Amino acid sequence: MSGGVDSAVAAARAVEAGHDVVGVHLALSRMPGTLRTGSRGCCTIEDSRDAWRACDVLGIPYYVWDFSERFKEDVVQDFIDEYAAGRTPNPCMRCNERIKFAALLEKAIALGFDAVCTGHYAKVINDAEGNPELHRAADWAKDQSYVLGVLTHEQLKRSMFPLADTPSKAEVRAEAERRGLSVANKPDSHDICFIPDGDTAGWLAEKIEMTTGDIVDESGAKVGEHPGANAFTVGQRRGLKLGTPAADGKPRFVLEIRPKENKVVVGPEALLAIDEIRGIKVSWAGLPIAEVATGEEFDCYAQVRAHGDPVPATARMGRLPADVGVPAEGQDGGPADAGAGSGGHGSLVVTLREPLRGVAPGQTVVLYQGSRVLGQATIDAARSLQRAAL
RNA sequence: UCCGCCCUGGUGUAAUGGCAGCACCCCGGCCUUUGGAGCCGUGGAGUAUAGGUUCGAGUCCUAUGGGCGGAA
Repeated sequence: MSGGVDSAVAAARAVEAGHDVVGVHLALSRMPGTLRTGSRGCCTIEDSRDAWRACDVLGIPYYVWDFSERFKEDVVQDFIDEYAAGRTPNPCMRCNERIKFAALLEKAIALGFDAVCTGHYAKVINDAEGNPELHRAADWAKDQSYVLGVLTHEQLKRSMFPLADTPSKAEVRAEAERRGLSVANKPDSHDICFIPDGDTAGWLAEKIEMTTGDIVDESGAKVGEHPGANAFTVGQRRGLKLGTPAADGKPRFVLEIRPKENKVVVGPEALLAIDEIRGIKVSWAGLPIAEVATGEEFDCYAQVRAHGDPVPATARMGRLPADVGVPAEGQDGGPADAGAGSGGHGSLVVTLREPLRGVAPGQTVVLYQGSRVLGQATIDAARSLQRAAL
């Protein structure tokens, strides 16, 4: 229990459904002062107290489990390493993958519990054979299935999301109020929990050695300087501090980070449009659909950020690591062709029927069919036909 | 060292002698369990310098400084 409304109501519903429920709060830092405080945090002392109070109201035991070491290694350090490599990680997904539905779940199972129940807005549906499928929550506006896309079949079998069918967050707050939970009106948490003031670039600057370098345009001409390429991300507009406007007077966006050259490439919005994504570290949320094993292409929707814009796409598994990317068409030499190697878990090629923007390596592409989450992959490369045509 | 053109926020540009506007940029807010994006703002910042004409000067005049262009 994070100390927020959602997990408190989820716990309440689990209790009401007749389950034997124990409230667990995760301690993710040994130094709570380094985490966010007040309304912005999700794992502060106050949050811990709020969770405790909720358990008290519900009449269930309350524990604090300390996963600060694993969190530090598996989430925080990974976050730093990814940025250091010029990619843009998604720490919330790493946390779900390695802490909430891994470390926490393992310990729970070892202690004799059957499942982890959270306040995520997502839904598990069991098919005829009892195999779990992950789906979007009823309220698509609050849906969090994206950040749960990393969950595997085994993890989903032991996951419960009681908020699945709730029509809105307002409903959850009202229910919390009715149940006498003091967190009913607590603000939503957001931003990265382990960066106290929300200044990601500033935080990174203390962990990664930053070297000033050039900001160049799509033709390679220098248009500015940056204090360290690692703090930027693809699709970013603000903070470039380019004194001179582009010839067309329109804003410029980060197109690409080149960590080896310590360069940040910027260009007009149009060049941000991505038509093909290559993913690595693929996983399936439940049993994979048939086309995965056969390597056939399948229709789906692709989503590359927690909220908004799933776009129609086709995807297929790369049969061999060498075989991915580079579909037969003429245009070559785009950014997608740089750096070949893929991880050990297969690779995925997603061809977008509508372009997506702000697609950064290190982020996650989640595939859907209707409301169902098929699976996900870490974005290794993104290809823009417009850029390739230059 | 004669003549002509030019100089407006950090940047690029508007303004019949009449409230210095727009865009980029920066800042703040909203949104959001990642990075970003987007939206909102009565937010920030400007007439190269010194004089003059005029009720009133970015605009006209003079000088100075700076930048271009004219095979002495």
